[in-house]
Amino acid sequence: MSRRNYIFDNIRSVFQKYAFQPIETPAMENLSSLLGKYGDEGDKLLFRILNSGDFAAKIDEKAYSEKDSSILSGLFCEKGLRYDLTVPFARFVVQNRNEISFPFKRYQIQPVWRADRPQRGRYREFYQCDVDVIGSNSLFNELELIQIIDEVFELLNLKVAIKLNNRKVLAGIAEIIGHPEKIIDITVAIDKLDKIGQEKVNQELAEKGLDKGAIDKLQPFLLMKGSNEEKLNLMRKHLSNSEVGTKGLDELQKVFSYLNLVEVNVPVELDLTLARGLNYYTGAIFEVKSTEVEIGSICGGGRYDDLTGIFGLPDVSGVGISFGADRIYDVLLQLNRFPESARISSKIMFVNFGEKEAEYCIQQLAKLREAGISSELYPDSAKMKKQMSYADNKKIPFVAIVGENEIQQEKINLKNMETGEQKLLKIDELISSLISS
RNA sequence: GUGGAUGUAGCUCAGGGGUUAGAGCACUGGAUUGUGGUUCCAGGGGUCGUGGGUUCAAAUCCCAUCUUCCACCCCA
Repeated sequence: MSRRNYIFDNIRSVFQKYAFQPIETPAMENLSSLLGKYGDEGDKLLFRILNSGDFAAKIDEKAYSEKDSSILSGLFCEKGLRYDLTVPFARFVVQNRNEISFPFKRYQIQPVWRADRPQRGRYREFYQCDVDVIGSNSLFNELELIQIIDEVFELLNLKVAIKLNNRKVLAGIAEIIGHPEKIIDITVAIDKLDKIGQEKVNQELAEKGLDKGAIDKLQPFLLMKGSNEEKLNLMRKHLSNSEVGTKGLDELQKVFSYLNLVEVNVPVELDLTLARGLNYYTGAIFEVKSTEVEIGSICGGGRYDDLTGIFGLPDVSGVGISFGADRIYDVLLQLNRFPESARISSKIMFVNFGEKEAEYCIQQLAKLREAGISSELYPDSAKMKKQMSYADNKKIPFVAIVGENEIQQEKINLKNMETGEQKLLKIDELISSLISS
């Protein structure tokens, strides 16, 4: 838990530095708010909550006899657990539109749930740390998100790479090859390029009903190599007949030109095969991967032009990213990058010799805590050996041994657990020595 | 949703129809009545995931069920 807080604290500190406001929303949402936002797969992965009361009585025999799960679950369940933080946030924004002044910058650190089969790097419940700006079209927001990613992973001491793409460019590609309606199938397939290879991607596209001509036209996009600038220039030519594609390229170019104004250490790569599964993205899309551990993406996001529209507030554009705290945890653990300080432990422990001695220690303890020193008294008068082992296991660097003799002299026997060295000190000497050590 | 594993001591795992189920680590006590990490000695702890079946006999074989894990799909 203290390790998880280490992640949250670092992320939160960056969010606050960039002036985002914290909010929280309930774990439950109406299913109608959730369904259809995450694609067909996403709908299947929603946890549904059984209605209270005698829900079965209201179902007619016909619905039962047809045994259609999707219809029945709609009758049994009206609520579900949130699948991400972005959609509930959009709902929140619409409901509180009168209290919010736009553009609204918020962050949110809460768990989300997916009814998936858990496996490595994939959990049924996991924490997301979202930052979003809603009510602003400026690509300056995209830049800030990249800066946030850069700072967070620098604080966490992790090497990552940011991949950037734009849904409009993908739409442009779909348009140019003559299948704008197949954009989702196309993006899902090409997203797998570096995983399954060119051939299998083409095979999958053919299965989705793309003709050979269209697949051939797609190949130059899949194979495109070079620097970000080279790719952009090449794309300009390929997409010159697509209005939306050209718009996407303009946006990408703008973000890259903003990036030149500031110092960002994380590499930002234009990746035309980056698609991301969520349906609601319309502009920039981001994905962050660890370059040290193979675990899928540890942060991702993008721009959504009309997420609030479905809740009754049209024409409000937002952009945001989400850090996957649990995957970041796995990466830190695997690389052994959690600092010692992420384990909260006291600096000094008082040995408990019995009621009388403990009473004296309680008073000294109060003085240490007053001075801001994290300290504790072993609560029971257990055997010395047990108390020392406890301090040792918890890696407490100092132990105070205060028995009858010490109390008489009004001193404290301070033992350095690393060197084994002991010295008798007065309480203020003890405090100053602990502060300076 | 599809396919494959797994479940034995607090933890990591061995065993594989036949007396009393094992190891390492952890824990407790002692060598050391106020001194941890190393060492040595001793000890406690298990309805062998749950329910059923086969058998003279089941932790072991069979069936079902649940858990956890892995791959696919998809994703943070």
